[in-house]
Amino acid sequence: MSFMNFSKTTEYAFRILSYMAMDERKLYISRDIHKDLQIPFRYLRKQLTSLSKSELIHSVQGKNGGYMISKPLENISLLDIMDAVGDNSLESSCFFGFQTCALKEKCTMHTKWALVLKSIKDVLTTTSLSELKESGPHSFISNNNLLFTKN
Amino acid sequence: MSFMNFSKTTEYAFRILSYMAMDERKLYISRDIHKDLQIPFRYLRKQLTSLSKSELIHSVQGKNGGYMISKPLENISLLDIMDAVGDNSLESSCFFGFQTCALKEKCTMHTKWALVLKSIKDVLTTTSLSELKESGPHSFISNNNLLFTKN
DNA sequence: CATAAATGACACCTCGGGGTATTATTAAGC
DNA sequence: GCTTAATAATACCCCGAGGTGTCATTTATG
Ligand code: SF4
Ligand code: SF4
Repeated sequence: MSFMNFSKTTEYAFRILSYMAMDERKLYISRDIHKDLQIPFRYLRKQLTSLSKSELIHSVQGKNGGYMISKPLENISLLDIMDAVGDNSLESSCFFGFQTCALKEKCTMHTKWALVLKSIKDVLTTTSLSELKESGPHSFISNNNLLFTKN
Repeated sequence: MSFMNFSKTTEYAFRILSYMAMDERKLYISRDIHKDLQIPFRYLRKQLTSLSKSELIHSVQGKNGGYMISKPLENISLLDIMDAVGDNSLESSCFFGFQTCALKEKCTMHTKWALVLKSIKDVLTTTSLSELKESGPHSFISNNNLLFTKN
């Protein structure tokens, strides 16, 4: 009985990217990301290979391999991250969940909700990884991961 | 790959209540609501009996029975409707989906996202059924239900 | 070239939101 | 009081997001 939050996958992507933004030229390995971000290991692996097919990060295979951010941090917005995982849930849609609506004059919620979505989208487009870099959750996680629920 | 929208159950509740707001003293029967709102019949029935255990609507059993709104329209906000279906997804929570966070100084998204949630919540608390009454989706649906996707 | 340390591919499982089927109960009205 | 038209209760089913298990592939390094 809930859901007006992001999907786990999207949340995880936010964590991963903001974590890797700590050092944009470092090659991160999945094991470390897992330890610090509390994402189930194999699911994280799956998501990392999936993400490395996007423009945001790329992978290096073989020994000493890992993942690295591909673009300047200021060019990666939170919305870009949502795009990368195929989350398009911010596309404006009917507040009531109708697929089809032929109301000539739109109902009250139509404009109200469009505005809400736009404001959310604005926040997510204007927030880039460079902005998160200093204040991101990593700063806490990396040296205090014991405090998180161990799943 | 999505989900920043409401759950089906919440959307349905929005539809149902804004529909019943058309005439606040009319006793609506599930069959008619189903016809007009394109909600799967048996699921609608389940949700109606569930809703009638809330403060928002009550049911009348037996022949000629049905459902009616219980409170003045201006006293029912969209957030009240979410409450009625147990959707508390607007409770402010960690943007990154962490259950525990001991950051002394909160990260950038913490405040940003709290503001977003607050603005959403504001819209939903200040919008009451009385405001939706005239412009609600019903005004279209009730006489144009052919235009909706069948099923 | 053998080994180890990393990612990639692929098949499978789980669980809860959403949806269905059936039977019981209530009450109007002839 | 029998029938009929409504809701109530209960149990079950389905599917996809999220999560797991196993094996294959790539590459550094001695
Ligand atoms: S006008 Fe109202 S019912 Fe129609 S699509 Fe917009 S929000 Fe939905
Ligand atoms: S400070 Fe950041 S990481 Fe911590 S709870 Fe708030 S949003 Fe989440």
